[in-house]
Amino acid sequence: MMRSPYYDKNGLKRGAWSKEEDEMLRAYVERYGHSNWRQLPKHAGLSRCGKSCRLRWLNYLRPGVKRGNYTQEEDQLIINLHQQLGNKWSSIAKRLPGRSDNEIKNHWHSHLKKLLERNHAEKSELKTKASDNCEGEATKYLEPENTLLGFAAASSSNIISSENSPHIYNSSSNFSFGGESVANASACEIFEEFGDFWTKPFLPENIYDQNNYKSLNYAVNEADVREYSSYIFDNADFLCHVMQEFPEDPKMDI
DNA sequence: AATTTTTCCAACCGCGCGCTT
DNA sequence: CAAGCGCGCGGTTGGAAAAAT
Repeated sequence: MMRSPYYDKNGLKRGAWSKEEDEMLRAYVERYGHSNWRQLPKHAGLSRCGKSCRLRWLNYLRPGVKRGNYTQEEDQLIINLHQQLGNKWSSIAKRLPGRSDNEIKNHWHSHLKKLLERNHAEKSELKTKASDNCEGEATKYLEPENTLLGFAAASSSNIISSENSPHIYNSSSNFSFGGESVANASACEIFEEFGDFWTKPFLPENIYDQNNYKSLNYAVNEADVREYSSYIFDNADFLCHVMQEFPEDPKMDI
């Protein structure tokens, strides 16, 4: 899946790199560094332009460079950072060791963008369904101590506190929803937005298996999750990821 | 099985920034 | 201050491989 090699009018080689070229570039950079990309190909014996050498080194030959096989964690980080930074691929790449800006950009356009578009479509569908029976359903799902969503909403609006409700660890008031704090969103709006995942009963014997339940509670109360506070309401997949991240720490005592 | 279409990644291209002269 | 140069960034393309027809 790459361009066939050819020579341009200046006699410089373009297109796919051969193994021999890779080895020549690698050997040269490892020995002499790359203080001047423009001069480098001449000294390394390569018929390439400096730019091409630089790109090949950064994206392919550089030690520790990762190729493909993105983890769920990496995908999530890219999505979060893209929300914050936009198409600042080099800035995003700095937060993902071993990944180049070019590779992240490709991954975004070929996978993540489509994934997000699908999620949005599904969310709109949920919203439509939920709005049909919102009036009757929303309130009962939002008992603070009974649902994950209720817990989050309560944390945000200080309905409960860790002092008077020690069984619920009130760790954050920073949850957000569509850019606004949950405290400012009506129950009905929240219900429409999140669908039934967030409004399932909070108790383990009802819905979740024991391991997931414990992890879920732990995750909800950790600073790491707060960092993702705006995202946590937008994507249930992310929460599942956090559950996997902290499987050994069932700190909650409900 | 043959052909067409889509996917996706390596590589190219042009622009802008910062440094040097 | 202006011009020249090199580098890095982000958008775009080429084309092989995979999937669909």
